Amino acid sequence: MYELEQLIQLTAIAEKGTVSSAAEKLNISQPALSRSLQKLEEELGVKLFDRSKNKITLNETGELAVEYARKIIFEAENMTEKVKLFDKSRHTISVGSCAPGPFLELTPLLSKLFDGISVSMEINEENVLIKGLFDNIYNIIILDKIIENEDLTAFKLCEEHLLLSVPPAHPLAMYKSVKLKDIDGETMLLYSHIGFWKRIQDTMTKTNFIEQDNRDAFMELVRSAALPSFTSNLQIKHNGDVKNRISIPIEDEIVNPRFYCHIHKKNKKALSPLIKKSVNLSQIF
Amino acid sequence: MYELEQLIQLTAIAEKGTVSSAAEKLNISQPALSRSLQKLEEELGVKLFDRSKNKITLNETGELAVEYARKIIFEAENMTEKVKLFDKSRHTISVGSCAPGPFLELTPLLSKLFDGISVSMEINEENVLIKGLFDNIYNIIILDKIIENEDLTAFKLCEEHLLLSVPPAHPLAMYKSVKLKDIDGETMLLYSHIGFWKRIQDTMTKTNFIEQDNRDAFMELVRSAALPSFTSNLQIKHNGDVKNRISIPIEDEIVNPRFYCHIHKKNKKALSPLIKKSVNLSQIF
DNA sequence: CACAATTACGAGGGTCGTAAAAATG
DNA sequence: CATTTTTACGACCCTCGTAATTGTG
Repeated sequence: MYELEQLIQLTAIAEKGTVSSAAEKLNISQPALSRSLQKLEEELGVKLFDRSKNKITLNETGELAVEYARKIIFEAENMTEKVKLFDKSRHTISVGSCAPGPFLELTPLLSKLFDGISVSMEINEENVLIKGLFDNIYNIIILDKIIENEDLTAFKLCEEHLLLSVPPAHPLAMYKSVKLKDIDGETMLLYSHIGFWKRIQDTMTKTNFIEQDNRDAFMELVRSAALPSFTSNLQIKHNGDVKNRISIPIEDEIVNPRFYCHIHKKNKKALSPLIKKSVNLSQIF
Repeated sequence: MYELEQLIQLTAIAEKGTVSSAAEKLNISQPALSRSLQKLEEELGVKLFDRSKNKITLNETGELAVEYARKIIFEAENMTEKVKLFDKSRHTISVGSCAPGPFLELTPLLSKLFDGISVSMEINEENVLIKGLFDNIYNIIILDKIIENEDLTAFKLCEEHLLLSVPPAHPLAMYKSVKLKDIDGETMLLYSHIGFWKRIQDTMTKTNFIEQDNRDAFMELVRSAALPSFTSNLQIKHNGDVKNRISIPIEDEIVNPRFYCHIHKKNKKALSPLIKKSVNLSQIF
């Protein structure tokens, strides 16, 4: 049987027209290519070229062979691509969430529980997440509620408590807790990629939010500006306190959500270590 | 890029289940196959097998790769087949005729005029021949008439004259010529594969034909039996006289046909040597 | 202990590149 | 005379098979 490399050489000749230029393109010597093509003809038992002493051109049979060769090479490249893609999907857990906070909990958990697995994360809207879960685009989705569905399994991952973050000199700094309506009307710093937390802007209509979509830039602003901002128990747990900022609980139920993982029942077995661990953690909290 | 041989090895593993048995099937050693598969994995950058110390089994990615590999191997085999077939068709002239006689004229002519070309011959009915010519199943068809069609070119190939062949002792042996009706009522030897000559049986309804479909057996019968049979000028010209048989012309126009080659106009150029030669021959005859 | 897979290693074949030859416009 | 293809030839790489190793049922 001839080999793929020979088919590639054949198509190179078809493209370049001469053995020499094709050889150059293929980074081999002219004689090497000449011989290789002769061998292909020999293996097929068919003449593919019209040969005069210092010129070769594809004959009709050669033209046909080139067509087939292109197809086969395409199929081979397609195989490589699809196999790699499939392999990657086998080694990554794709997580979708309605908010960034739960990622802080889940990512280290997954890395610890599933060795050699990489995690891909995405924030999206609830309906997109649910559809993505059924379409196998996500292996896990995280919502602030439980979706009842016979094909799904849900379990509690964590709670997040939004905190008001202010400099010590700020008038609100001495409060033990606040309500959203108490702080509405301020000028606040707000990080953009916060998923469903965005709806807080609908509640705090009088507040002037200064948005920043770069995380590092946002943190820099928080450190240097005297303006209030939001943080949460999860942020502090995983990224630590910010110096010279005081965090004050916010009482409203809407900013103290519980997050639930949802998975397909068919993935229950594969993800069982996660479920077990999460249930344990929920009991501790 | 991996090579086709490696894909064949992969499918062999999928079929046989173990490296050893697959290696045996492929007529290579176990270590050679083992290494070759490792190399395939390396080139794909993907694990295809679950390996325990003395066992390897295809994993899901491997299963997928096998699917693709089978497809690619099939495509490659298909390419070989189709290219060979096409090449063969490029080097054979396919001739259809309503009778066998003209082949005796045409075959040596084609062999002489077209170097390296082989000739395939087939006897068939007129309407099948005409359809076959338009469908490119035949490059040349031979009929006992001229078909007028703007896409076709016709030229005379030869004439055939049916002769009565009898032993010298036969009552008809002294005749200079005969008519079909004079000889109707005899018992005659008849070779089966004679194309349109078969219609002679409709004219000679009183004759008892002893048919023989093996050419050698028929000739043996002619030599050894005292029964009359048919021959023709073309038979005698190319195969020589049969000893101890006398050939007598038959006057009826129906058994002295002229044969005309018909070709597609698009093939006129390629077949021009034949046309030229035939026209010359016609003038001689 | 038979059987399976992998590793080690030396031999051999095949393919490569350089050089040379032959031909063409 | 530059360009192109093919042949000749020696070097080297790569793959093969044998043998040894490790592990399993």
